[in-house]
Amino acid sequence: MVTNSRLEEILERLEKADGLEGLQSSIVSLRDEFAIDHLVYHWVDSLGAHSGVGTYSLEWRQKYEQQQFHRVDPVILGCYQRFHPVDWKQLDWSTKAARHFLRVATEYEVGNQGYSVPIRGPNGQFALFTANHTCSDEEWSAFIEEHRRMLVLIAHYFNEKALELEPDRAPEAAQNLSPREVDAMTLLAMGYSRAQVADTLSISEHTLRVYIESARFKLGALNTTHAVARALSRGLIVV
Amino acid sequence: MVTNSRLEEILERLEKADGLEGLQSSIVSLRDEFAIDHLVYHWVDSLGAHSGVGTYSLEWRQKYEQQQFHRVDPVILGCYQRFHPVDWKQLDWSTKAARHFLRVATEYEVGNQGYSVPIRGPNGQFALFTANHTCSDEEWSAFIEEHRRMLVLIAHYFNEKALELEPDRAPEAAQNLSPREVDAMTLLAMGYSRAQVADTLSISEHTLRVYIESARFKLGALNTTHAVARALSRGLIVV
DNA sequence: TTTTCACTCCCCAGAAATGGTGAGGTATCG
DNA sequence: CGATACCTCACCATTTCTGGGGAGTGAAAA
Repeated sequence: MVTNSRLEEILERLEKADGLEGLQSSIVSLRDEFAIDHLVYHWVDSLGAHSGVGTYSLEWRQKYEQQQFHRVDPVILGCYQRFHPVDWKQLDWSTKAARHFLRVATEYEVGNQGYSVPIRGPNGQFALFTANHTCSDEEWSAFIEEHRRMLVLIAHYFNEKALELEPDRAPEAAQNLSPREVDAMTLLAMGYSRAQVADTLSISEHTLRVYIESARFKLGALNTTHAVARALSRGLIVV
Repeated sequence: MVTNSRLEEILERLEKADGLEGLQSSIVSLRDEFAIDHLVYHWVDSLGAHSGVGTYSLEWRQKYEQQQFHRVDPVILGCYQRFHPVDWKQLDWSTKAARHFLRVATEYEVGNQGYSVPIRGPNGQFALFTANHTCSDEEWSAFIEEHRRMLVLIAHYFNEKALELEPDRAPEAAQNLSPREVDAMTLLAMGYSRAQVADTLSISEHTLRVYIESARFKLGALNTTHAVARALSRGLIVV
């Protein structure tokens, strides 16, 4: 068991960790500390590619990427819609794809129990911190009850570190949309046509187009749908 | 000073808090516990409207809303771009609007020292948990060094509670998309035109349209952009 | 004071998306 | 075994979006 006083120590060490290697060795020793099978921190980017640190085997990570499991992985799909940390048992494993995924995962020595903390950062950054183990439901519940707060805190420390290491992640963040551009993007994301948006905002459709185009330019988007998608995932608009 | 053992107690109490009133009374007693001027949890929606709980005076909250201070408040603007909790001293108070805002805030008995934890949830939800006080820089630094981890954890507990109280924020029962529909929505969200998507997926554009339309139907969307926006904010696709 | 930026308005022509309808094959689930 | 869901292809006419232009105001920043 990891006591509260150990938490201080762990976080101190984590704060001093340097580079990806530092994070990797931190997560390994943390895994040992918790005495569980796996501990993983990773984030998901636009292509579904995963990067991060953790104790999953190389084979499993390769298999995961090669099979594009992020599209069916209930952990990713489920956590993306939640704020709360989630026990894997609460997820929906009923689809065929999910069951297949689970079966393959087991072959690669991924434990049957899991607890994942979703983490969100600026610009739609999304990451997961996952504890994984093989044991009974009761044992796992006890473990989670004991450690969930600590896991949340550690998850956030990992993400802070990861964001420090990846300045690429937020390069063109500075481009904020003007209020009118936000209005336009928001209404478009709500399904309004350009004519309806212009009407709602009480401006001409021509003017509206200027906003859409300047928003598209700022967001580096290829078309309106792309601009709305980017604005959404960067958290610039809320629908 | 709030000890680590008190933290457990505080979080236990918070978890049992019921409704907005429960959160409000929790935050007041937490403020007393920390012995600081103010403690505030609030979230910001697309229109800039604020809701939440805290110990700022009604007058200040009204003034803030009426003056639309969220558009110039360096705390909001600064935290929106970051993941890390931030000491108000690190923010950019140099613009004229910011200085004016600070002057008015002081009139309304907002303290000179602040520490804000940005929190992000699904659908671009954004919230802030702020500790505010009047004291010297040294005293404040000591307070933060002592309590920042606790503040992060409490911030997240408040947000969990707030999300529970706001079912509007939770995505509606998500009817899931078929793999091909996910492919289509994903590529559209990446800015591809229909022709490009069809080409990428090696299907005819006619077939692609069937996917788009059935996705639109499932998502209750009015057009493609709307469908992509909904798929994104429901976490059905990741871009 | 000059420059920058947000906001507003206008035209045109070609490219792209949409709405409605129809049809056939293959899995999977109960 | 039948219902259901998924994947694939096609046509038509109409609406909507897009990519180029150009121009003037006022407020704020340098």
